[in-house]
Order: sequence, then C-alpha cells, then structure tokens
Amino acid sequence: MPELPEVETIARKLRNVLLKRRFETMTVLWAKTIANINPEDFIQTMQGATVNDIRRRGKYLIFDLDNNKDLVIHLRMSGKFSMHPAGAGFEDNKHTRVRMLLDNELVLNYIDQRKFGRFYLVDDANTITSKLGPEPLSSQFSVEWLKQGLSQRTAQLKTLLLNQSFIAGLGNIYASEALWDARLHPCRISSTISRKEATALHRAIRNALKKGLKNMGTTLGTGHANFYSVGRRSGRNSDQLNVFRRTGQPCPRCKKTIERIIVGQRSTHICTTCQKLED
DNA sequence: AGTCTTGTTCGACT
DNA sequence: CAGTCGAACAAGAC
Repeated sequence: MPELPEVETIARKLRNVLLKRRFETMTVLWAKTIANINPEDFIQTMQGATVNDIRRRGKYLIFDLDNNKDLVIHLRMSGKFSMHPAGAGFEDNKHTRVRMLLDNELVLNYIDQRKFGRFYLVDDANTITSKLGPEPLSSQFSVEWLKQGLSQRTAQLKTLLLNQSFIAGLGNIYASEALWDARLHPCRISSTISRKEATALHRAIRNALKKGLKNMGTTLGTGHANFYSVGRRSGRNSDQLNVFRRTGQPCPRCKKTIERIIVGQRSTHICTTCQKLED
C-alpha cells in the first residue's frame, strides 16, 4: 500500500531520528525479509554501521551506510517501522520481522504483518533502482516526456501508470485519483492520449502526489496492514480521496455513483460520467 | 474453504 | 527483441 507519498513520509521521519545513528544489535525474526543475502551476513555487515543518509527512490527506501553499503527496503503491502526505548515491555508486536538496537538506547522495529516487504543489502542502491522510470515530482518528468512516453506505448493507461519502469512511485490509490482528476478512463490506450489530455494527466499526477505528501500519506481504516508513518502515526489523505474505495458514493464533481471495475487485474474506481472510454 | 488484498515477477504470445 | 497482458506469488484476514 505505501506509494510515493507514504514512502517519502516515512523517509522524512526516519531521517529525523536515524541520521548519524549507529546500529548495534540486529535481530532477524523472519529470515525471508532479508532478500539477497543470508541473515547472518546481513547482521554481520549491519552491526556497527552508521546511517549517513536516508533517501527514497520510487517506492524504495535507501539507507546510505558508512561502510560503503546501501540498505534498500521495499515495504510492499504492510511493512512499517516503529521506535521505542530499549528494554522490556515494548517488544510485544508479533509481526516484528527485524529488530535494530541503536547506539542511543532506542530500538527500531521493522513490522510487517504480511511478510512481503524486503531488505536488500547491496554495494550500490542503483543495482536495484536503475530499472525505475523517472520520479514524477522531478523536472525529468515533464509534459513532453509523458506525451512522448504515452505515444510510444499501447498499454491501458492505468496499467502503464502502475508500471514502475515507466514512472516510479504510483500505486493503485494515486493512479486512480490522478485519472479521475484528469477525466481519463483507466482503459484508454496510452497511444491515443492527446497532447491536451497528457497535459491534464501530468498535472493530475503531480497534484495527487503532492496532496498525499501534504497529508502525510493515505491511511485506510485502522487495521494492522494499513499505512502508518512511524509508530502508529497515520496519514490524513484518506478523507480527501475522490474515487479510490468509494464505490457507491457520489462523484465529488458530478454526483453520479462511483463504480468499481477491474483493470489489469486490479480493482479500479471510476466515475463513468467524468471518465468516458470513447476516443 | 474460498475470496480478497497489492506490487512485482514470470512466461506466453504477438 | 521488446512490449503487453494474464497468471502466479508472497501470507494473512475474514
């Protein structure tokens, strides 16, 4: 569930608390979380390493370590972090997969109910992130680039927006919201998108992400699998969603009922009045 | 027990 | 060879 705004919110929070901190004792409670090496080697390399910087690329978190390694983390559906003072009484979350004791007597827990999140310890984060498309909030992502990219492909619009090698960081929530804002049907074939429509989509993508960022992410409901920044801090964006998971409710623009359809095997929410399929 | 959830990867096909 | 799309997968909640 964490998409660009959620991962960025977490990165900012972690930057505040983790910069220049050193990892002391590491515990891996679910081995598969460590994706590319065995947990013993992971622990060996992580213990004693200091965090020089924390970045985000697409939906990946990148810890820049002082031992010339990068810790690259993908939260997938339910990965999250919480911090608490070291010592008994705080370590009771049964979904904790990695426990990291810091040099300031705080513990950073990686908690992941569904166990899909992955840690990669690599020499250079680029080995993982190089296949990603441009950052939608960077100047690289221009109207011109988007128009060009759409015209060279023939995929359904929403499927293409979810393709991380086309554009990085969009997931089901923000892709759906952007398409609604731009009044584009998710099943439109990308090559048929006009310049005017591409301009609207470009603006809509940026606006959806910026709004998500401003609201510190989208937390849906209160379950364990939902997004929380760090600890139990939830985002405020869910109240302001226009279509996502609002089946049966009125479209905020035209009041027609929002419908749920499946596009590229994913549930998608649209207003059939605002988002027409004719070319 | 079966269905649903999401992001990503795999493999078949064009 | 590259793009597209559907199947499969990760694991747990209900």
